[in-house]
Amino acid sequence: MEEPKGLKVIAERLNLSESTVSRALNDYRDISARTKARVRDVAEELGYEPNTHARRLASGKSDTIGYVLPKQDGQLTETFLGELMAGMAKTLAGCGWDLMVLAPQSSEDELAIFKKIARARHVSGLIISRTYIDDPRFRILQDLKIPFVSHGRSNESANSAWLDVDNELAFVEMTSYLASLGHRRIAHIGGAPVYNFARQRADGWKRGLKDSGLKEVAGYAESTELSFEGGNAAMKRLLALDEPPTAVCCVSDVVAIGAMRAIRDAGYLPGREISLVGYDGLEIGSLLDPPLTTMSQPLQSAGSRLAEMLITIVEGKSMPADNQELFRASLVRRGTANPPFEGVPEGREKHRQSINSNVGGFES
Amino acid sequence: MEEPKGLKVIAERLNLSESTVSRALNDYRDISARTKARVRDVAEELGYEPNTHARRLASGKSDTIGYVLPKQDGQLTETFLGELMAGMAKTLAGCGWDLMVLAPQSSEDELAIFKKIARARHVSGLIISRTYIDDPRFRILQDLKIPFVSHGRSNESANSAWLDVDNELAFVEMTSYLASLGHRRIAHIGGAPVYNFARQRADGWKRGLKDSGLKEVAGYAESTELSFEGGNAAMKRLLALDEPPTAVCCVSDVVAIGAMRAIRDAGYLPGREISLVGYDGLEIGSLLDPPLTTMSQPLQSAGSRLAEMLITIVEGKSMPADNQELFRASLVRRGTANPPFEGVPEGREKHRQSINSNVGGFES
DNA sequence: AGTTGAACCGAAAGCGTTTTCGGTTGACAC
DNA sequence: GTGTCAACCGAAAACGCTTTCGGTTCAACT
Repeated sequence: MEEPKGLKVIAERLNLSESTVSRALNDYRDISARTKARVRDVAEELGYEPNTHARRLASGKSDTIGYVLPKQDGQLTETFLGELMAGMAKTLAGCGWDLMVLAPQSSEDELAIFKKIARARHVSGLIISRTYIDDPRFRILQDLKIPFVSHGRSNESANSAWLDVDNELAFVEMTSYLASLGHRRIAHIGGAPVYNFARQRADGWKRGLKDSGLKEVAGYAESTELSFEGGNAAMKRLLALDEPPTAVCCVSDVVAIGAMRAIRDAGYLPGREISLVGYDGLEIGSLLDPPLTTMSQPLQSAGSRLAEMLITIVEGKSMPADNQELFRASLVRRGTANPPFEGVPEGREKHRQSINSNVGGFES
Repeated sequence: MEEPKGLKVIAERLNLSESTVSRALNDYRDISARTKARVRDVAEELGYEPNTHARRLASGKSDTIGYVLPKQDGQLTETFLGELMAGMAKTLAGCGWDLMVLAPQSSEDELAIFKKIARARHVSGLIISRTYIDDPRFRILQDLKIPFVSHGRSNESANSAWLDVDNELAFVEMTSYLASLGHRRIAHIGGAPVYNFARQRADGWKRGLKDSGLKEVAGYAESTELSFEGGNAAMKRLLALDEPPTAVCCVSDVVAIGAMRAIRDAGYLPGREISLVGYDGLEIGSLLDPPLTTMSQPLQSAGSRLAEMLITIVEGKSMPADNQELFRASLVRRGTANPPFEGVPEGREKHRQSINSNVGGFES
């Protein structure tokens, strides 16, 4: 019962050499079509599956790319991880590649992992995410000659491969949309200025103001951490201004939800006295009352594309710098962005019907 | 400059054979301590990193385990994925193992992946999740002799390895807690009865009732899909009963949030006229008004433990059936579970102060 | 008839480890 | 001085595939 597995059996069975069988299966062109067919049939019949390790050792390729999980500052409860990784794994599997997960615990740990990969080469490329404005990883990976593509740009990403959402454009659109509704006092609650996307979004807001002929009011550029509390606190500061904004562009849905709270606490209704738009397209947003207007970004397709790009780079079919792609976020109109409110503030009183509500309209 | 990397160089440099170097690095005991030290020093100095593929080919081990992503019914927006995988990757990395992600697109696809692994053996064990009451994968993996551990039990998991949360106990506690607050009419909104955890939770609710000397009222056992809309619809049905419950145990936070909406729509305040408890410990729950009382489960540690278990099984150090572990969920008291309301229903009117509120108390 | 050149296939050398199996020492006892 | 037993280490055979380099065959041109 100790059948010797491998190319050998199928070679013996066809009176061919192992090398011929190997080339037949790999579709070399110096093997006749007939032979290829015969080999494939027998391989199929025997349920042959090549030994990954042997193949990789011999070929010198690893057919594996690694995804570097964001370093854990606090809970790693990103909702996008699943979608993104599913997208990657799917297209990688389509090409016979594997997806490996790297979970660095710290920056030093991350560096150690990179160095190890640089030497062992058991992972032929990396996908990194959550990029900083000044992100040392770009330099490091280039120095180590590890092919990579980043999900998000950076100051250092000029000649490296990346896929990003056009955050700036998204916020231009967001701001212009609010302006088109009639708002003239539009503020922004941004994220920590180390993240590149935070800067892009702030820039977009500024450009959007300009495009609409509005000017940035002093105190309207808030910045906070990406949390409910952060959004809440920032909104409170905005409300304390002499002339509070009538609309707010929020760096994320979570921040926007925090801001909604502050708005309510001040006696206003989000989407009436003060409009606001979030970013991320979180499903939960559709369940609030009023449901949160937001910008949603593609994730599955981003993961998929990231994988594709990296493969072509690893295989030397394209240069990193030729793989730079900008996706677009799209506005999801729900209930928190409306024309400026002209009436007497109703304060605390409940405003029942959801304006512009969608399916999940939900009040908690 | 074409230095031949590998064991060879370090062997030559020490006038040793490659085999000795290999055994020295792997801490064989027939190598003198002095030699080991010398080898290690040189290896360190040269920045030697063994070739993974060669090692795996020669040793016949793969040092890799795979995590099977839940099949995508709809959006893969599980918040737990990140934490769970981080937990796995972390402990795996500690042992020098790799974590590979598998993303089956369908059941057939999943089966194909399993079969491939069974033959190629490039992944030596699997972690599966989202188990069904009758889950064919248990049988399949056993037949294919692929070591695995499941995150969640099943009818088929009697002699396989698993790690689960004691869902039943969690719901017993949840129910008893509500009963201890004085509730006597406690309903349950459960999940689709194909999922094992849904059954366990329903069972826990029933047992909790019994333990508290309560009986199950007709119509109090609702079942729905795991979504806001599902919870909303189920709660509406409960409210339409002649004697609606005064408290509800919800299979998940998402469902609970949907139920809260229905409660409000009916003119009541969640946590006052009708108490309810969710499950999952989602952060978002703490931001609602009133903040959602819930049960939270450990995730990082679960991922970590799953990995540990699988490693010992793969290495033959323990039998699958000896690796069955039950984690406990813990009650997170926030604002939606309170003693039964005795006053006149206030209907639509706002009830300002968050009862039993926590930091994140939040009204959206 | 001789030359050329596709078209096919086999032999064999890796790829960089691990691991088995002996072989050589030197110490220690008889 | 012979035998014995540890303690160390080297030779060499895997591991299962890829890939280079020739070699053969046979049709098609000179």
